[in-house]
Amino acid sequence: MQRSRFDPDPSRPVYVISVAARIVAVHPRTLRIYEDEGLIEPARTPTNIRLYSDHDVRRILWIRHLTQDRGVNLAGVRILFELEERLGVRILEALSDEWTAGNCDDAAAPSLRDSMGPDPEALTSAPSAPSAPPAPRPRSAP
Amino acid sequence: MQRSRFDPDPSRPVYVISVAARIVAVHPRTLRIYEDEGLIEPARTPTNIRLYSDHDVRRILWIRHLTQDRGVNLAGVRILFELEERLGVRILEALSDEWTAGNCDDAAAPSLRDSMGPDPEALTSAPSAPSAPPAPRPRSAP
DNA sequence: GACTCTTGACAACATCATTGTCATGGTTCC
DNA sequence: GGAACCATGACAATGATGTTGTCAAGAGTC
Repeated sequence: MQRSRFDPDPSRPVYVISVAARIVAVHPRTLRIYEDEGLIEPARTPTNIRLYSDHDVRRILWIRHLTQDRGVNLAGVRILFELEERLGVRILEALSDEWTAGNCDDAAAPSLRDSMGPDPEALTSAPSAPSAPPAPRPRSAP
Repeated sequence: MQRSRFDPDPSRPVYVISVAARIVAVHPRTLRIYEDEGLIEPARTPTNIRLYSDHDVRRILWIRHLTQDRGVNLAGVRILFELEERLGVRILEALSDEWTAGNCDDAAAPSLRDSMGPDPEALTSAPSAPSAPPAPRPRSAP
């Protein structure tokens, strides 16, 4: 899938939380919860403003696909990210194969490690997840 | 981990649902729900009585660990089993490493593919999951 | 024949995911 | 410079999930 045609560096943090929320179609409150759960780790400006990169956006798209389309809860998403990091293989690519089979005509399923900008065309096809997810924070005890 | 010292064949279905439930410390109602969700597929006698094997028991131990200790819901467990089958690698072994680090002194973490009987000693250490999980059934739409 | 098994069904309770809202204070940008 | 947006912590509503409990009716087992 093509990279964003505006900014070729997918790790550069450029989006504030309201923009990132619109791109991935979730509520800003939800993005803060994902961060509290250790699933994402957006950059911060010197004045503590969150800035999301294309990597972050792809990661959030995966979270959204897994939770909304596959019904996985956030603990399950965390383990999938852990496995991707620990095994060093494209485990979620196997899932994206299923995505492409069921959701779009794009035969070449992107890997979680591939870069891909939040281009509108790209956003409606299979998400790819960035590499090196942050270490998940332990979930608060009930 | 040693196999069960009573029955060396871990795929032989021998336990009725009440026995399997006692072995894995979950309710028989819960085992029926796991089956409805496509996570397990115990054998049936000619008179339709469920019979669970050691493979089934190990698989259920994994489900219990993932849901109770890691907080993963059943959709997430299903995806982990799918990945294990599709990638053909011991992905949950990476999780059992974490288990052994936090839960018991057994340094050699068993693989999901290893056989292991429901020996009481074995049951209190890291569970291993059987190979070739059944095809998961689609979850009923909300 | 008492107990356990099967099916389908309904329900209670705790937890989770997402969204909404509030208050207070700081930052950005038009 | 002030409107809009950002940050934090906090509480709450709604729908969904996981586990357990129970019921009814019928079949099988020991």
